[in-house]
Amino acid sequence: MSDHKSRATLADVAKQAGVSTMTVSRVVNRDGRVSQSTRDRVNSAIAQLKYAPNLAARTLARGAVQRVCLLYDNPSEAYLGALLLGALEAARTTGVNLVVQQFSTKTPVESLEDQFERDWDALVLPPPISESLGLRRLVAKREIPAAFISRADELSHGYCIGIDDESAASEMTRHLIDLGHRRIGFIHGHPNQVVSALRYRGFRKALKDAGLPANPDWIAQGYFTFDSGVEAGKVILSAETRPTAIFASNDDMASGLIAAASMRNISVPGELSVAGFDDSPIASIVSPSLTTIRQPLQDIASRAVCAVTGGGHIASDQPASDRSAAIDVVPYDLVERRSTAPPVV
Amino acid sequence: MSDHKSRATLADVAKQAGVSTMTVSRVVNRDGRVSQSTRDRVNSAIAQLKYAPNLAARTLARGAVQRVCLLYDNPSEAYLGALLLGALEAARTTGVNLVVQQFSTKTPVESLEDQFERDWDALVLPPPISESLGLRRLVAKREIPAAFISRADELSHGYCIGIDDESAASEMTRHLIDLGHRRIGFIHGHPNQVVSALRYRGFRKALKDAGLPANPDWIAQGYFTFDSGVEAGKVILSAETRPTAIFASNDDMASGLIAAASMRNISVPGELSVAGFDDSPIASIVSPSLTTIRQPLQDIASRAVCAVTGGGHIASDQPASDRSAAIDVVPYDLVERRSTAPPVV
DNA sequence: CTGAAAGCGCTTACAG
DNA sequence: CTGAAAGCGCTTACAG
Repeated sequence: MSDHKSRATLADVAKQAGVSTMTVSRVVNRDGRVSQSTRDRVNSAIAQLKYAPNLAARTLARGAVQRVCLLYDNPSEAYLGALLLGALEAARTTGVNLVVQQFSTKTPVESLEDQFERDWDALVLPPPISESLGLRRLVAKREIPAAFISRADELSHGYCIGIDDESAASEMTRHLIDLGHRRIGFIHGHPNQVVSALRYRGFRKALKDAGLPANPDWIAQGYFTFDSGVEAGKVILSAETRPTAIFASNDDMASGLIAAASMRNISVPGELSVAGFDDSPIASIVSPSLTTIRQPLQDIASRAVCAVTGGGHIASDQPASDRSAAIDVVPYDLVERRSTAPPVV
Repeated sequence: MSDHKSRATLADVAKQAGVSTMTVSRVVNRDGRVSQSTRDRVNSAIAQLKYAPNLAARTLARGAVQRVCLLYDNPSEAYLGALLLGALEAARTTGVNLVVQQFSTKTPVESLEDQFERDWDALVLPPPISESLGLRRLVAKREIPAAFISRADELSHGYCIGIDDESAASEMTRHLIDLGHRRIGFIHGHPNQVVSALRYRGFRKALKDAGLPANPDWIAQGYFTFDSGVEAGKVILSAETRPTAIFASNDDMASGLIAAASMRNISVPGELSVAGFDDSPIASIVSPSLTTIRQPLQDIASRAVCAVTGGGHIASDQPASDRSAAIDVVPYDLVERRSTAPPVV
């Protein structure tokens, strides 16, 4: 009645449409077995009353998963921001609560075991946490609904989603080759992280496919930091014959590399093309802006949340056996900006 | 009974402790009127059963605010990340759902009016959205519970929280003066944003207090971007007599300024001290790292969410009249890094 | 200080 | 295709 004060409920809509609450519930939840005419009547009542379901009531009645926990290590705030945005979007549509919690790879896994079902009901694990073996074991043992944001790989239990780092690195290398580069260098990522090896492998593969050599003088170790990019740049750029392009395993290092080039008055991309990876904020800020690989983090996080909540309220058609472990590989984008160009002949 | 499958409920705890569910509820919610012995018994039952309240049931029973909406324009993902982290923390403790939604200052305010009470029940508004007059009017008119993250100022309705930009800028300027600088430049922020004027005012005030002149040759217009920092830097650094320090209104511009100095072989901080504002990610990445102002964004967002939810479930002791408009000013930090140093005499 | 009752708004079986 | 009943786990009055 009173438009003010309180929101419309199922009962209000039912009354207005002259049906039972059950029927309204069916319409709202897209249950097939409602006649078109009834459906229309209900929908117009919903529109009139501006009805929206009460999430708390629904969750309670369904006995549904209530709290999804997103663990984070200490990523950049930008990375975390993209993840959270996607996770929140999915949380809204599925009606779950999102809880976030810091978790160092050094934290004992046992602490999580106690929290399961007390503090949260499912887990979303971004890298590098997703690589923790102890965590994977715990998830399998306790059968915790979990989504690993990680490279696609064998999982005894849970859902895995991510881009194919190796093929992304190959594609970036091929991009440089296609521009005409023949002398191409590489800066490794942190030796402890799985993606470092994958990106290097992709680089080598593209080189090999093109029949190009991998000159050790043009390959240097980095640690994913700006400073390590500067250092690696100094090393590579002092080689007797310089490469005309260098692929750094992430944007922070690529930016450091540009700084190193600038110190030596080597112009980018005129005398040196630079490619990065991640499309982090610095990629657009630095000058020249970086050609890089972007992964759809927001989408990835969103799908991860949906996966552990059973994809929203629509019951899964798939047999449980198929859902105990599943893998999704999502597409990435090669973002071409101003740091790469054909070599000057 | 069965430890597995389902979580313990109030009833389980009540049974275990030999009391009514009401009493357990009182203990959980820290209601005073429970004898110590009963309280102990209940608490030990809670611990034994690993009981945690079902948020959905609580929200439903309380008829509490359910969904807080955080509007965002298009801030950096890092800024948004910090905000979301804080908001989620508060959402968890107060038991509300956080929904996020993009909102351009060009979006018609009316679209929000329809969403109120259908899509969300309260609003958290970071800058620059918080400055929108149309939005402020709407909030007042519909009496939407809202928290403005903004400079402290007059508000007809709602809660306002933020740092004092003017005094932060003064303090940064004083920091440079204390280091021994007498020739200090400034780069303006975007002319459309309120904080730009506040930061400039703080700069001028500190200069005036120290009896120092503000040389127009050392002041340039910027737009909060890296490139505008480069441009402004070029202008100021080509002055006949150069300043020994420059305060840029944000970190992106300060980074651009460092790049401009590097092009002219002016060493930072040797020949030029550079100060920024915001402590954005680039402040730690750039070389030398930036002395800057950090605002406790996470804490601010957290308090904003608590404010609109009535500070959690504990009923406010304050009369309603006091709560229709309130202002909180939170402390900032001056983070000293490597971009500022005493001038070389 | 403690408890019995009713209800928050929805959904899940169970009927027809 | 449609509906009456019971219940999800809590809290808010209301009693004592």
